[in-house]
Amino acid sequence: MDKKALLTPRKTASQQRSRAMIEVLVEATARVLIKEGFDRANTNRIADEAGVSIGSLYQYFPSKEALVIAVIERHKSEMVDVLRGTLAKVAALPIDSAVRELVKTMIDAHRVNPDLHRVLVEETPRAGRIGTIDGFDREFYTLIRAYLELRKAELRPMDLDLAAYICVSSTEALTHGAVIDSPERLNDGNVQAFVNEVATLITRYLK
Amino acid sequence: MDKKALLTPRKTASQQRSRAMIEVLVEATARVLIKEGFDRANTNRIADEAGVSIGSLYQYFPSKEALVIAVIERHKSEMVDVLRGTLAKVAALPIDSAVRELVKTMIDAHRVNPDLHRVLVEETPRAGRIGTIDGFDREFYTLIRAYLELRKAELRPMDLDLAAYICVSSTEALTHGAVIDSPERLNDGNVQAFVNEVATLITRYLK
Amino acid sequence: MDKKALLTPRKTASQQRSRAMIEVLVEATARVLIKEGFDRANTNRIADEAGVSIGSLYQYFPSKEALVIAVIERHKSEMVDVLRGTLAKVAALPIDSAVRELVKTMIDAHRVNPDLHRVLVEETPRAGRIGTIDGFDREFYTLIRAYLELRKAELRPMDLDLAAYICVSSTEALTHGAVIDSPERLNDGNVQAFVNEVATLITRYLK
Amino acid sequence: MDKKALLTPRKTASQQRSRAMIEVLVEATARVLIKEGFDRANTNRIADEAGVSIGSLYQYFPSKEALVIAVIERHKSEMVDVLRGTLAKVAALPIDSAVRELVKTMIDAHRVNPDLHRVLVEETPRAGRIGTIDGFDREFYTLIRAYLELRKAELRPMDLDLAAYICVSSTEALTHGAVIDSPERLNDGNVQAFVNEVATLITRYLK
DNA sequence: AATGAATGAGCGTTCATTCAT
DNA sequence: AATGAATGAACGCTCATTCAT
Repeated sequence: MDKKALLTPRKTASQQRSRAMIEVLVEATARVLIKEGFDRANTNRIADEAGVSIGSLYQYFPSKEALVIAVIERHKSEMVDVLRGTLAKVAALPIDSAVRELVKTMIDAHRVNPDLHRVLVEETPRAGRIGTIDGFDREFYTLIRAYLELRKAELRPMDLDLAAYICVSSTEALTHGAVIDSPERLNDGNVQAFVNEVATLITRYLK
Repeated sequence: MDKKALLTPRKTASQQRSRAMIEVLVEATARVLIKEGFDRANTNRIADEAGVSIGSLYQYFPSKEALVIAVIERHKSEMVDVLRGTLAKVAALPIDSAVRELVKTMIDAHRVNPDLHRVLVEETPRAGRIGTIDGFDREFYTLIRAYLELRKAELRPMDLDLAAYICVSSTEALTHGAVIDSPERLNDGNVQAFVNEVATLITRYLK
Repeated sequence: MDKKALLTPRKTASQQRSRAMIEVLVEATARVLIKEGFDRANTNRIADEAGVSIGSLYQYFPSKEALVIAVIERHKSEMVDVLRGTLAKVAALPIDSAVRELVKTMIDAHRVNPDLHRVLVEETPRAGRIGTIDGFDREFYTLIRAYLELRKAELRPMDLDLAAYICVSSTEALTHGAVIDSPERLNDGNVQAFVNEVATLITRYLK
Repeated sequence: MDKKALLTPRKTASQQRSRAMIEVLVEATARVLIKEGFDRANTNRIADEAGVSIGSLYQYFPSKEALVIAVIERHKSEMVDVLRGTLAKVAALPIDSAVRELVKTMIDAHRVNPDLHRVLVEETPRAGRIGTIDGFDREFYTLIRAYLELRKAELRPMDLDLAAYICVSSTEALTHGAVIDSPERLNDGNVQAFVNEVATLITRYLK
């Protein structure tokens, strides 16, 4: 049997009903992951939480892993949505202000669902990849790469691919760490100092 | 019963024999993690790999989790050892060269056992913390914080705590990503370019 | 988690299927207890004997203990049923004949399933309580207490609670001992002598 | 291998040392049984409690069962000792007072070590037999049988074997129940009432 | 399509017992 | 004789998955 077949939803969400069911199941999985943690999240528990029979669950998702992957994907795209929104607004700004806005947005992205984010990154095997160039950073990277191209004139001469990688990876690491591991860094007055430093890091590097 | 009791080796490694057994078990656990992945690594398999009875395993480690934690600790301290070695040599250097050396060393640290590192970070619940200010970065952070204090005169005025955090987090994210996720970035000629960029990022930020 | 949850059947026997399954499992547990003894009776063996998967067993009973308790309860109620039947008939009789009938019935009650009774009393931890005022005697006690009240006029003046306790405890001990430990006392002609003596013991005490 | 060999102490207690060791182990087993219950009492725990290595334990007792049997035997003989003491004193008394004394003594016997007695009877497989004609009652029975013979003249004509059985079984059941299961029956003023009733039961039966 | 009862491989762990030292 | 490290059979139990209804 095809390994990939075990990791993707079984039906094209062509029908209204299917889509709703998938949504319900992914949502339930996320809730169970948050409430119980990865170890205690089992498919029967998830079917219960979704108010759906275990049989139906397996009609839409071929394995537990597929369910978790769907949660990861959904969470990633929610985070990316936040970023995309800002990038549209920011494209016209000069680097200094653009970077500041993007750093703030990265924080917001991690705040979309920090409880879920923590469970995924800390407890979920293979979902650690979330904050990785293979993970949601891939899309962020593409967006930033395009922005740098656009603003090339303001930058020192550099390998834009590498530069984008460095900006994305370090910003994601720093904002992730602040939101998830050291929330005290983002208390009230601290936010600005933190954002300043990260923005300084990136801006000085680029110019 | 003490929860912590389930996470630490059962016997003090006071005797020659005990220490050897612990070493054998931790080593076997690491090998199984690499060969089989976290999900397929179970205590019976580990005991087999160690050439030891399952009963002996439980005489030294009170749970599977304790075994994995021991592997994590050992791996972390091997990485920290690499860093510490370099830092001693580098303390006397000016920032530019010091940073370059440290970036190179961070790469080396991730190359100590990259297969194990990948399993621990990607598959092992709660070990995601490994590349985190709570994980092995803690020690790296302390070392760097001290270095910055030492070289304060060469730096722009800044909050050294925050600066150390930013240097450590971003350097670890970038070198980790390069070694584990994008090894092509470190092929032959690429290494220097990569090191240059990361060193530039950090150096410009500090000065 | 509720400790009690581990000792009671998991599903209400509301459905036909469930009730059948529970019956099959309790029956199998009793058979295994008799054939193998308590120590060798384990859940996998019981599931085998029941012709049911171990998973199904745990769908209906949350633990081995719960299974054994169910056997005990069923056995107790079978014994009590025997007693209750006789008591209804005997209520109208004067003490002498009533006591004789009850002693005979107590013997019958112990003969309902003496092999199981022996295992439960001799080998099963905490089931020793079976022949105890806390165990099935409780119901017998209630029945007898009511009978004594009814027949108060024929008795010497006495504390009926205490008297009922003494009648029940001693009759149960004597009939249990005879059936389970000294069956030769109940061979053919011996039965009558034995019943006579026990009836004499109780009757003289009461009048 | 001889099954019986697994149930008796390995060495004739010919040497001072051996006897002391056996004593220490039996004592430790009793303490562990009381403190932890039968299920949680394991041989390593017992060796610990005895301050002796597990190897030494197995030098003196061939199995866990042997250890528990030794505890049972010791406990039984302590209870019998109490009875024997009284019987000597009571042999000369007329039935009424003798029975009263013996009932009181039976209570005392159950109070020798009620915690241990409870664990043995309620939790220990096969030790439930303690309060049985095969258990410590056997010796009590012999003593009483002899007493009845001695006092035959005062009794109604009866089968002394059967009578002794009935006296012993019912007295043991009643006193056991009172001490172990319903201690409130023996609170202060209640003791006398209880003793009176049991003595009445037996005396009326015999005369 | 939907249900949920049933399955059973497989896991973590315990503990009576052995045996090299 | 004494030690205690080592053994491994065996057990209770979970949970992803299937399939008859």
